[in-house]
Amino acid sequence: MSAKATESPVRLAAETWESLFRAQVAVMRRLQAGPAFKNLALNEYDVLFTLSRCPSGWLRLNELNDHVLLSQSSLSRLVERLEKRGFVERMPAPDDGRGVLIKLTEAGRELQKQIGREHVRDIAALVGPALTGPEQQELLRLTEKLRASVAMH
Amino acid sequence: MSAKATESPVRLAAETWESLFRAQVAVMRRLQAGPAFKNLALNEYDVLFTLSRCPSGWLRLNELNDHVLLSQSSLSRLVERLEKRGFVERMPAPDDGRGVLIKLTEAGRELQKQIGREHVRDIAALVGPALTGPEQQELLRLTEKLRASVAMH
DNA sequence: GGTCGATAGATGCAAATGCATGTAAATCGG
DNA sequence: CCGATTTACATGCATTTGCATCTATCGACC
Repeated sequence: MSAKATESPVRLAAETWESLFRAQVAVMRRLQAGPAFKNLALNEYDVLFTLSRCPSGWLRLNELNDHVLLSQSSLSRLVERLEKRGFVERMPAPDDGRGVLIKLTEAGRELQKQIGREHVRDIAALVGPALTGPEQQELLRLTEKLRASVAMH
Repeated sequence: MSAKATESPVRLAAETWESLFRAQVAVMRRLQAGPAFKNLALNEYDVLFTLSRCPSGWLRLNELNDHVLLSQSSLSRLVERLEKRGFVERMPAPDDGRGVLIKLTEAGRELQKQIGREHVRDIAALVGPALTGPEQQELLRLTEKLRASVAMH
């Protein structure tokens, strides 16, 4: 398969993406099946996770939208639901009257940590046996390079 | 980031997965924005693509379900819609009275090819400039290894 | 052969999603 | 400074999704 792909750069790129995508689907299937996502959809956890990684604690809705694979309107309503459940807080952006700032509540931070721990265990159980340490480091490097390149147009 | 991850295998696995996932989101965002997915959702294209890659032409619903990130019921209805639109055909499985076999119609095959061509161009434009040829080959190898390991429990 | 648990797929229904659009605020061009 | 364009987010509405459940068939076991 990859032998033939070397013949054409376009074909190689397509097969690489296809393989990356299938691997993501396979891993994601397993993760979603775990008990960690019983009470919180993947996208909801993703929002809590992204917020937990934010140094200032506050993030704009449109910044959040760059990280999540959701339309703007869906994210808007997802955050609305998280707010109703008491996991995030909203606040009008001080420097932009149109904007909204989001941050985790204490309950949200706790929930993220709890799910995050299970999540990390599940990931380690899936990825750990699949690739050696150096292979994981290389995969990390390559995907980060890909993401960075795609992000800057 | 990856320097610290070397301290712990669990942490390295988690960061590797996180990076893979983010790269997938970043690339997918771009692909979905393209005109190729104007008339067909990603999951719908994915089904057509999977069918087009199947040697016999026929696939069971549950086999399809392994490739797509969708619940069984959602896939059932997705195929139903594709059938109504004339892109796939259904047939009861000859060897299993419960099963259903799916295959592309001629229109479905045409649509898959047409979208596939645009899709491949978009992918090449995103992945090509991001990674060198050898890097793409390595990424292909690693993700394939990961997928294979995860697939066999 | 008959019973029982497992599997394949369909369906009712509530919830989530995306598209198109609305509103309000920021930015630009003169 | 003012009108025009763009940006940020919200909302109405139709479509899609998942969960729970249902039906039918398969397989194992006695």
